[in-house]
Amino acid sequence: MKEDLKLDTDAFLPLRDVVFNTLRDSILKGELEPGERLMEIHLANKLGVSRTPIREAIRMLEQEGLAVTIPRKGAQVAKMTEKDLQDVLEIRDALDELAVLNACKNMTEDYISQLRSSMVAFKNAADRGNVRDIVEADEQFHNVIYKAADNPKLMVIIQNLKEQMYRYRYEYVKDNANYAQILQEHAEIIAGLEKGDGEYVKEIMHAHLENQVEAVRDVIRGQEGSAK
Amino acid sequence: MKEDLKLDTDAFLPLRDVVFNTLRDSILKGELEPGERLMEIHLANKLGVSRTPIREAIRMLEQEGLAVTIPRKGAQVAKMTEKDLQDVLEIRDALDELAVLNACKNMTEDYISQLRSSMVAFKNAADRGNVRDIVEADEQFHNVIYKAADNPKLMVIIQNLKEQMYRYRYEYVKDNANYAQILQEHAEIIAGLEKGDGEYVKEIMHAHLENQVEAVRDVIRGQEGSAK
DNA sequence: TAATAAAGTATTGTATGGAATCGTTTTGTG
DNA sequence: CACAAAACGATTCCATACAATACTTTATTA
Repeated sequence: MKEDLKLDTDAFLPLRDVVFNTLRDSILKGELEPGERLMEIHLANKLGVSRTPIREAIRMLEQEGLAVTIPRKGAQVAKMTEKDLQDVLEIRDALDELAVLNACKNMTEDYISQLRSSMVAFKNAADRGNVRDIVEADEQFHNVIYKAADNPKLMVIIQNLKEQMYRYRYEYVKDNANYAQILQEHAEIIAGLEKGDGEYVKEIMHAHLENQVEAVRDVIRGQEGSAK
Repeated sequence: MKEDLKLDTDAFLPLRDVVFNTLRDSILKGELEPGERLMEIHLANKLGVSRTPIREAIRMLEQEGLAVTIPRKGAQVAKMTEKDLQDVLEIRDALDELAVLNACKNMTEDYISQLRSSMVAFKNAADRGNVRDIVEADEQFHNVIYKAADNPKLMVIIQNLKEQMYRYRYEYVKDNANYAQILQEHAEIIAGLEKGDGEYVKEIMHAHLENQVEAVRDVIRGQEGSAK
């Protein structure tokens, strides 16, 4: 385990939530590695709290799919095979189609301009070559669409699916040295949304995700080949 | 609250899991009503356990979307508006499309025969007019498809979505006095799966769900009209 | 020596007590 | 009487102690 987890004792949130957020972030960042055991006393000491909130946080991680627990043997960070990843991506594809179709129906001037500014942010970040900002801007773009889809449950599910492939979020922009294509696709999506052409926008979205799928797949392949 | 929740202390499962299952079932059956508070000591006494496993079970229900908790004010059974229901159905529609398309790719003789026997069970139940068995058989039919889709994560999500509309599961067969249509659609789905005609089977599936949507919608409308 | 039993340690599971917080009722004051 | 303040009760939240279980190491026996 990568030393010092620290609570960003943000708040007046219940400790369990703070612990939950902390552990989730650690898992997503890879500080807690897949397969690593989540031992209560250990974590409790590291975070300076008792076992109780740790246990509750673990129950939450469990339901989120980020941890797996075997009764009386404890929890560990969930592992993911390539098949798992592919399954997740498949679902995301289906749900992103739904999201963009709904977004298309609900499109407003305001959303369009939000999408445009996300594109600008993307372009700026790409010009500066700042991968972190690029990913951020891309997320923002898609989040506008999710919001426009006006289906909170859908948003939660997609968010959760994204979480499960969070580790690979940089890879697909890293590999796509030319961001031109992504930008192009974003532009096309906006155009489609403006025209209200669901079918068109749906197709673009599929193609758009397909790139990501490819990139992630390559990374995994590499990992599974090298790692034991 | 409808008196005596009882633990079906099935097992050597951790108490939290037994409690979780018990509470979930109670919520799904409507014994714990939407909006009803889930108070720790209260439940602990009723189930004859301490507060600890209750709390952990509540954290799990929370992540499942069956309970909502406000920090320091406790948890309550999640309420659902018509909009929520519609959102859920929309997602199910998208995911059932994915499931049936994948099932189509993976179809085998064995699955086909499982589907056929589910249909027979459905027909028998329908002839006897046993609503409970009808629903059971219908579930079985669709579960075969989910299994054939070979995507465990998809299955979990769909299962969760179904949970959220569990209360209404009887309504749509109750309303559809003529089960002939359902049977007809099931038959068409099987035919499509045998031919491996994804597009066709996809369309049937959408239509098939649409009936359910209508029935559920009617029920909700009635409720929201009457109830406060 | 190999296999098995026994003892000891580490870790999870459950119960319980005390502190903090939220609501409600009661009291006090203009 | 109206309204603020204070006291009380209920409930969540967290910590901790004890019990049960799983794992590891040591000891015992064939």
